[in-house]
Amino acid sequence: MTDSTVVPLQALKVSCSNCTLRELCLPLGLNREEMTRLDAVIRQSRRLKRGEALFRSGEGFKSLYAVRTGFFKTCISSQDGREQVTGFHMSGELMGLDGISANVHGCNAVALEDSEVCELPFSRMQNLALEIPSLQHHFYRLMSREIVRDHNVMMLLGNMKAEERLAAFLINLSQRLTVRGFASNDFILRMSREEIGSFLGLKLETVSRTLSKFQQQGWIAVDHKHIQLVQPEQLKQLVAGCANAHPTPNH
Amino acid sequence: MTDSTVVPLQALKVSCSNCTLRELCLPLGLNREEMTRLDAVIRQSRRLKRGEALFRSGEGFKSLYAVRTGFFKTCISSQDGREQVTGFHMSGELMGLDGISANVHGCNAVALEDSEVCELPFSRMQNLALEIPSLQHHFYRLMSREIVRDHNVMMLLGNMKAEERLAAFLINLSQRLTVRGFASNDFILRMSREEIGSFLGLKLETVSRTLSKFQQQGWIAVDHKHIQLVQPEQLKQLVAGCANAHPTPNH
DNA sequence: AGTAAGCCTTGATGTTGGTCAAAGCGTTGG
DNA sequence: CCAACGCTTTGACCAACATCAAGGCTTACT
Repeated sequence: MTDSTVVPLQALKVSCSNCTLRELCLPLGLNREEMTRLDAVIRQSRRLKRGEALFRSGEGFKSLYAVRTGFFKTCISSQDGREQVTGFHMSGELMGLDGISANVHGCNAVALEDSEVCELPFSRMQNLALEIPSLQHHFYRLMSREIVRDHNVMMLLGNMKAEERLAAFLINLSQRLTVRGFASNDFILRMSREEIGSFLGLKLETVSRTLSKFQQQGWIAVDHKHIQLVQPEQLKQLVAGCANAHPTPNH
Repeated sequence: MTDSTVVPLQALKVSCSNCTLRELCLPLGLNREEMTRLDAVIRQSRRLKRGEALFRSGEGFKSLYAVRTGFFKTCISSQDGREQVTGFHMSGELMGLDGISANVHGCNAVALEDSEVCELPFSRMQNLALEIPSLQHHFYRLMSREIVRDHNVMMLLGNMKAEERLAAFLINLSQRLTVRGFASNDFILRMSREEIGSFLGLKLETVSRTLSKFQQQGWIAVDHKHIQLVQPEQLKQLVAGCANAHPTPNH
């Protein structure tokens, strides 16, 4: 609409210290000086269009990325072209942790809507972490949380039935939206049925059919990508049995 | 056989600096002083009997553990008792990384044969990591490697057929044995068919049937837990198509 | 605004792997 | 050394999900 040069400078100069996502992505209890040093390292606001890749598997690893606004999927693909979505990522979530091990990105990260990310140059973050113990600890915690999440996905893929998987998926989305202050029972899916299926180890037809089934039972209302959870308790009940017996609190 | 008090002291005093697993579990290029400090923090040799748990989901998290000798499984269980094996672990491999995020262990770690582990008290390791940059980096790399491994398991569970899963499993075991200097085509499975199945998202009968099928084709020889890979190339070929298109080198 | 492409839904049919059952073999512990 | 238990194998049958196919709807591009 307007040329970017006329956007007030203030709007561009978003720093970690005043970012609304602070408690989602940064360690708590940094003092002013530490915050300033962090601000100096993190590059704000790289923008991506829907469909654009933030990084691709095999590319050199330089930085982690935090979602600022928008929505991403990460996925890996096999030699013969099968794709596995390894995660969906919304504001405050970090992507690229799998690139550290070999200094090469291990997955593709693709924006599912127009999005904005913060770039965290990893080697500079590492140096900072040596001097700010809570930052070091914070990164260990973040990586550990990703491992916990992955193990729960294994449980989902290894043990759960189609209905359980989809219910778990919807409840999970709903909870993450709640944390971010969005409506938890009324949302737009940013991904296609095929991408949901890839993540859940199902075919797109099964995803579609299962959504229809939930709708018939009056548990949800489906209008294409617009989903309403009418009876979320029913979904939760469906997931209750197969959920981790020792769920890890998120913080 | 003999009482432990008569074992020569030398045999008990194994330190990281002279451990044969050094290049599997420690960062390279530590100087003598750094090594000494590491030795001071890592507690050697806790022994476990077959079937014994090293830690359990929900217990307070204090330490990471490195397998010294033996073999472990890690698993999580759901409220209604379904179990998902999240990994098998052999010498030089680290367990417990999922406990960092919430200060509580996120899985059970169980010895599948008589085993020995080194204990790495995490908070002391963290402090050490602040002073030894390569140690800090090493831990980031280890955790990242676990994430990469988990993503590959997702691909396995989400996209691969029973035969592909089992072939991938056998090839993976074989490769890890090779690295450790063991025979790569002739080994004893330490886990049951059911545990293999749990890891691969299959039922034990399917595991058994698929092993039989491989044997009929002359690719492997199965004698209960004793497995020989007669034509490992065939197994590799089966896995080739569904393997990660951008495999991450292990180091 | 019109049109093509992509996405979603639904139905009919097929296949893989799960379930149930029984028997053999090994191992362990008394 | 024997008995009991657990693990494995194999067969018969079944269910869940995949595959194939067609039609409708939405979106995006010109």
